[in-house]
Formats: sequence, C-alpha cells, structure tokens
Amino acid sequence: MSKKAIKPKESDANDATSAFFPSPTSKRRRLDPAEREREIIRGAVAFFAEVGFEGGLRDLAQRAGTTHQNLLRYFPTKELLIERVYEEIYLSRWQPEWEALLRDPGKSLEERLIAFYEAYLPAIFSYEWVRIFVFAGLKGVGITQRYLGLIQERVIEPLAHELRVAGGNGNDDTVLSANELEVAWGLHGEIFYLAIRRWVYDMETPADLSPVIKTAVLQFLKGAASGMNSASTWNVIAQQ
Amino acid sequence: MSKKAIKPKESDANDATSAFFPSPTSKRRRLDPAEREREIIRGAVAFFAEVGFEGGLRDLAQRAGTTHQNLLRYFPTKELLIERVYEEIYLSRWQPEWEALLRDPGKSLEERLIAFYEAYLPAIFSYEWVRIFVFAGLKGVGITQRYLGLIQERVIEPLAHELRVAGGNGNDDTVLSANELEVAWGLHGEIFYLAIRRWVYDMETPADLSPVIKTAVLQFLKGAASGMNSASTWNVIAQQ
DNA sequence: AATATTAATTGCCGGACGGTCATTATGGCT
DNA sequence: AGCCATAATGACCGTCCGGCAATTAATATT
Repeated sequence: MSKKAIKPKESDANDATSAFFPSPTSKRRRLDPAEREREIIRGAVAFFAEVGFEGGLRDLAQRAGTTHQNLLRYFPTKELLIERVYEEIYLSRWQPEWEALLRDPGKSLEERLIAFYEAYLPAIFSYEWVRIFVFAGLKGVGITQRYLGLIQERVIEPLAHELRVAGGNGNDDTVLSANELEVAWGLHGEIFYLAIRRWVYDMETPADLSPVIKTAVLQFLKGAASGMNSASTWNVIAQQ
Repeated sequence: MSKKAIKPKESDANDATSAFFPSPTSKRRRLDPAEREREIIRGAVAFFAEVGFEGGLRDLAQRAGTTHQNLLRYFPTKELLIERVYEEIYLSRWQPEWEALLRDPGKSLEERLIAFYEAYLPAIFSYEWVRIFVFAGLKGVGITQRYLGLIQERVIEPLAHELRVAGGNGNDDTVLSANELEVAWGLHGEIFYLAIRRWVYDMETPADLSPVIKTAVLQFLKGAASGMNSASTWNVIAQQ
C-alpha cells in the first residue's frame, strides 16, 4: 500500500454533478479525481449490496464506468474500498438529531418513539443499507457490532430506562438488567425485521411504513407494563 | 513452498494394538459411500454456515476429512451440494407437530404461542441454521421465500386469524388484511431477531430463551387488542 | 493368494481473482 | 498551437477456483 495516493486535488466548482455514466463520444473519460472517487464509491455500494463483498473488482469497475486497474489506483486494495463503503453507509448516515427525538421532554414516550422510528426506519430502509449491513455482520468484521453498540447506547438503554420509570418499579439508579434491555430490543427487532423481510428475503412489505410503526409502538407500550413485571433474572452468555 | 517431500509411507504391519505411532488418521480412508456422503454434508453445513456459499471446495473438503476431487465424486457440482445442504437444513427439520401446538384446542392462545415458540425457536437457534438461512436469503435463491411462505401459511395466518377472533371485530370469513398479518409478523420478527442478533451480529443474547419467549408473547397479546383496532388500510407492494 | 471392484488420490486445465507495471491519451496550461 | 502532468488503460503475474481424466490402493470375492 505504499503507492502514491491520489491527490485530493481540492476541486471546487463542481456545479454540474448531473453527468450520467457513459460519455458516449470518448472511450477514455478523464475525470477530476474527487469525482471519479465518488463514482467508484457509489458503484461499490450498489455492487456490494447486490452480490456481497466477494464480488469481483472487474465487474464492479465496469458497473462504475471504469476499469479495475483504475479503481485500484484510487483504492490500492479491495479491503480499503470496502472499509470506505462501511464508512459511507453507516458512520456518515447517523443523524444525531434522532437522539433528540427520543428525549424530547415535551412529548409522551409514545409520541417520541413514533417520531424516532418514523425518522430512523426510512433512513435505513433501503436495499443498500440493509444488505450491506447484513453482509458485514455475516463477515464478522466488527462494524455491525460497533453500530449496534451505538443503537444499544442511544436507543435501547434510554428506552429501557423510560420503561422502568413509566412502570414505576425498580429504583432509578440500579443498572439496567438484561431482561429490561431485552424488552426494549423487542420493539427494535420487530421493526428492523421488517427491513430484513423486505431486503434480505425479498418479501412483500407494506408500502407505507408509518402505520406499521405506529401500531408496533402502540401495541408495545400497551404490553410493556406487564412485561416489565414478569421479570426474573436472566443470564447472558457471550459465546456459544 | 515445498511440499512435504517424504511420504511417511510407514510400512504396514502396524497391528493397531501395539502401534507406537498409531497413525489413526491413515493416509487413505475408504468409507462406506453413505457414510462418506454424510460426513461431507455435515462438513458442508458447518463450512458454508461459517464462510458462506462462496467458500472453496478445497477448504471445505479438508475440513470434512477428504479431498475436493473426492467430494466432487459424491456431488458432481458445487450447486448440487449446496441444494443438498438446503434440504438438510430446512426441509428435513420442520416438525409438523409444531403446527399442532398452535392449534391445540385445550389451551389458551397464550399457552399455545408459548408452547410453539419454545419448541420452534430452540430448533432453529443455531449457528448453522440461522446463518445459512440468511446467506441463502441474500443470495436470492428462493429457498428462503418458500420457507417463509410456509411460516406465513402455518404460523402467521393462523395467529392473525386467532387475533381477529379474540378481538371480536371483523367477520370471520373475510380474507386477512395486510395489517392483520403485519401484527402477527411483529411477534415472529421480534423473536427471530434474537437469532439474528446472536448468530449474524455475534451479540450477546440471554442464555435461556424461554423467559424471553414468555415475556414477548405475554406483552404481545396484551397489546394486540388495541393494535387490531387501529387498523387503517395499508398498501402492499412487491418491488421497490 | 490372486483377482475384481471401486473409493480415493495425484495431476492437470481454462478461467477468474487481486494486484503490479509500463504505456497511452487527455485536458489544463503557457 | 504545442506541451506536459497525470488519469486511464493493456498486458501480465501468481494464486485459487470448479471440474475432468488417469492413476493408485483398500476391501470383497473367489
């Protein structure tokens, strides 16, 4: 990986980003490096989402409108390109304001959960996001664990805490138990499973996600109080 | 990389009892074809579950205790082996008595759902089953759609029907609506998402699934009545 | 013990893979 | 116009892939 990196070149003035893929007149398109890199990344996201990370660089490059050698000038190894795809999909798409939706003191828990999932779910409910996430999880690369750690910290734990408070049982300063977290994961799993059914199993799902979210949140909260009380101690294991 | 130039050639005559160098792994194991086939299938399930269907036959064969050429004597193409793996995992592991658990007229819906998921979930909650299922879904091979069609017919639709009856609204002979089915998928998704968290994302999950199932079913049924009433018409789309 | 049967292996093939290097051609510059 | 930095490509390498054919060796039969 010693090779010279493509210079960022600090290109400004890219007003017209409307260029379509093939320029039919010339066989060789000489682009601004930043734009070429963007096209490669865009193509890589679509390609890896479709066939997985074992897809060949030649096929990918052809779909991105270039050659595999040129692609390797921009990303000297395939692994570097894949990590850039992770970055593109996950790290850069999390909106911190989503967390605020969950904490909005002016709304009920029901309203906040609905507002959050009506913002979050459509943001990730796409062929690219869901499939790359699952491919990465199966590959065991660690990015999914880190992302779900973030979900647990920013969504599951706050929700579990709210449920404890709403239920009125348990004092406020003990650490959340495994079953309290599991109840909160239940809502999240129910909602995310929609995305898995749609983009992994290719099944039909409702065109409008909003009523599904509303129903799920309503039903969840209605049952939550009883769920919190049935608690017994659960053990958590890490392996096998 | 020079190969181990010397073949141990270990001349003969080792009566197994007193052999100082037992060489239990003889250089060439001649098995009954049926047993060899079983070993290959067992190895293929473990191997494909770990690395996916793009794993190489040489690696697989080595793990199964044979060579890739010998493996191809039993399964002339890789695709045939993969289809045999599907068969092994899915078609032969569905227990028809599970459906009876859901219909048992002597028990309440709550008891039946708990009985069903306490039988079904442990049966599929394994590294091999879950990962091969997700790999197959991403590959788009159709086996997952067929399997989930079976789930919908044998689990989701009966459950949705019971919920309609329990709710007391809607006449009994109209076809189940998309939102009625979606509510039932909600419970199933919540429970199966446990398996995805464990075997796809490699996260910690409760060691004992039984209390999780109980809590989920209880909470679900408590909220279900309200969920069924908030129905508005949802549209279902097939693509995009 | 000699033979027949066939399970298992060695050797190889054409193609695709990720990656390297020398060459070509393009667009901004004077 | 001509120049030239450099974006893009053609040709190639070693490795691995799924699959085929010929060979070797372990068991059953006689």
